[in-house]
Amino acid sequence: MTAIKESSTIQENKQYALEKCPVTYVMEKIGGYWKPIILYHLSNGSLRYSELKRAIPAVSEKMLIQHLKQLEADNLIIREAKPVVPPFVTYSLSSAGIGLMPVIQAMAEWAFIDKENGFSS
Amino acid sequence: MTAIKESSTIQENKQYALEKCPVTYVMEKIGGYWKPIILYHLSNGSLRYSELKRAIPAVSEKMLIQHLKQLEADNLIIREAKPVVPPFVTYSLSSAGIGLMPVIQAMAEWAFIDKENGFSS
DNA sequence: CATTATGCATACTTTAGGGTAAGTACTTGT
DNA sequence: ACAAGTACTTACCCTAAAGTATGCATAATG
Repeated sequence: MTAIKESSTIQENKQYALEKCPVTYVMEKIGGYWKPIILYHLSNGSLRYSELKRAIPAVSEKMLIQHLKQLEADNLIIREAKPVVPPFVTYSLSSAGIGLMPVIQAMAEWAFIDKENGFSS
Repeated sequence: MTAIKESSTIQENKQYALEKCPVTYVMEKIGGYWKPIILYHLSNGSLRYSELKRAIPAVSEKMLIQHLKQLEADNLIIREAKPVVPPFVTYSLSSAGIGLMPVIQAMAEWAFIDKENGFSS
C-alpha cells in the first residue's frame, strides 16, 4: 500500500480543500478571469448589458453572458429585464455582491500602488 | 468597411483594458486559480516547498512549482535556497506580496460571511 | 424595405491549463 | 544495497475554457 503515489489522491483532496481553505471557496465563485472585472464595473451602479459590453471591450459576448449567468446563479448580481421591445436589461450587485466590494477595492488599490512602484516583469 | 464585426477588434482592445482597468491588471498577476491560495498559505510566514505541498494537497507538483515560479517572476514571493544536500528551499512573501494581503484577507472574510448566510447554488 | 439596435443562444474550432507519471542528484536511514 | 525524502524537470495527453462566427425576434428609423 505504501507504493501508491500521493498524487492519485488529488481528486479526493479537492473536497477537503474547499471546506478548509476560505480562499479556495472564493476562487470557486469569482475565480474566472472576467468575473472580478465585471463586478468592478458594476460597483458604480447598475449597467445595461450593452453598457457592460462597451465598458469591457476585450470580452466576447459569449464570455460576457456566460459569466453574467454564473454570477446571477451564485447570487452575486441581479438581472432585471423590462418587457419592452428593444430589450432593456440591467445588471446590478446583490447584497452578497456588495459584500465582495472590499475584495475588489483592495485589488484596485494594490494595482495603483504596484504600478507606481514600477514592479513590472 | 461597415461589414466588419466588432468582435474582430477584441485582441487590440486587450492592451487598452490593461491600462484602463486596475482589476484587469491584478488578474494578470494573480488570476490563476492557485495563486491566491498559495499566497494565503504564505501569509502566516515562510514555508518550505514540501510544507506548501502538504498544506495544499489538491495541487499537483507541476502546478505548484509553475505558479511559484510565476509569483517569483512577478516579485510577489521570494525564494531562498540553502545549498545543503537535502535541498532546503523556503518561500515567503515579498513586500509587494504583503501588499496583497488586504485582498486575500478580504476574500477570507467574505467566504466566512457567505457560508454563514448559506448562499450556495 | 433594408438597416440598426438590443440581449441573447448556439455551433464550431482552437488553445491553454492542468493531470499523470516518470526521472534526476544526492544523502541519510535500515 | 535499497528505499525514502527533497526540490524540482520533462514529456505526453486530455479536457475545459475561450475565441470566432453566426442566427433570432422585434420594432423604430432612415
